[in-house]
Amino acid sequence: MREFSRSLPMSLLRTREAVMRHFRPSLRDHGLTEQQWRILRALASVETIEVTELARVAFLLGPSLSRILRDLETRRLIERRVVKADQRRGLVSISSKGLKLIETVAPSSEAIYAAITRRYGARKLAELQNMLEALERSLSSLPGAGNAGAIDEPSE
Amino acid sequence: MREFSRSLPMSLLRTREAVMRHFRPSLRDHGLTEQQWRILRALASVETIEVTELARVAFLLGPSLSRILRDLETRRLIERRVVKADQRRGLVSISSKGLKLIETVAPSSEAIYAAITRRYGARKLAELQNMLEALERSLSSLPGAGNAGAIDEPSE
DNA sequence: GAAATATGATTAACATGTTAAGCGTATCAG
DNA sequence: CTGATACGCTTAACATGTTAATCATATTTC
Repeated sequence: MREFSRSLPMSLLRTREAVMRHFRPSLRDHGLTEQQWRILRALASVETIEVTELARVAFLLGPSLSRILRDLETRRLIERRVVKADQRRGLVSISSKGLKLIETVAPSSEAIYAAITRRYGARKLAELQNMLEALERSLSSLPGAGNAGAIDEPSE
Repeated sequence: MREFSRSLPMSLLRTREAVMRHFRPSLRDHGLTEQQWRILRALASVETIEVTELARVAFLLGPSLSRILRDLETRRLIERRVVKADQRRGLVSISSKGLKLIETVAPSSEAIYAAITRRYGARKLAELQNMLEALERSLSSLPGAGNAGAIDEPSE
């Protein structure tokens, strides 16, 4: 079998971890996890956004997002209301306190990103991202969710 | 600030998830999580291995590994003993039951990997992995965080 | 060789990932 | 209008990620 340390999932995991290792300390100093930061950044780029759409943009599953929004709301970093026309839907927006936090964290975050880009090369970085995007697209058109050999799902 | 859905960490996360989406169902059918599978595969390639080294190879943090080993041992998929010369160290090895499980899962896993490779292109996939590895190396020499062991950390 | 320190592994505590179930609201069928 | 169904979000339950603390064993220092 394939030398597993060279498998694609492991390569992607290790590389992502190598990148995040540089960002986490700064976020941590400001009391934010990686996911909380993703949410705040996503919110900063829109007026308001529905919960489901936010989950898609910040690439979080519903349950994780629910928990994190609860926490961010408690900390007054975000604000929520329901859609009047459809009471099931929730609208989320960033608070001014949240915006201030972003402005505080952004400089060091940008500096880290710039350092990484310089070190690896802007050209190569762009090329790498293109290849990642292409791979993502390739996979989205693969059948099933990996049920190789499976014919039909036994009811459970 | 950077359109955050195009940030490098997000790209790596999305791509990895796109890949894993295809593997998880098959693993799940065999009662394994992704991390448990990583451990079993790592164990299958050696006679025995120390816990710390296993953590490095399977790319898991100590606490996660401890919990998973406890579970895998309960399920008789692995075996453990301590190093006589240094009672602090633990040695882990895969059991025959664990080997059988691997042989059961491997075919569908290999099939999925082959499908991904065909779809994206073997050449491009190798190139992508080279670029990921290069990025990883670039980052390991960046100051600030991550080069644990490079210099030495002031005592805290 | 006893006290201090370091090391390997586990446990603790909290946040997130993951799947399933639950709850309220909306829509649809009759 | 009402029962059935679908939808949006949350909660539940369990596994893992992450950092700090703990425990036992080794090593060092005096």
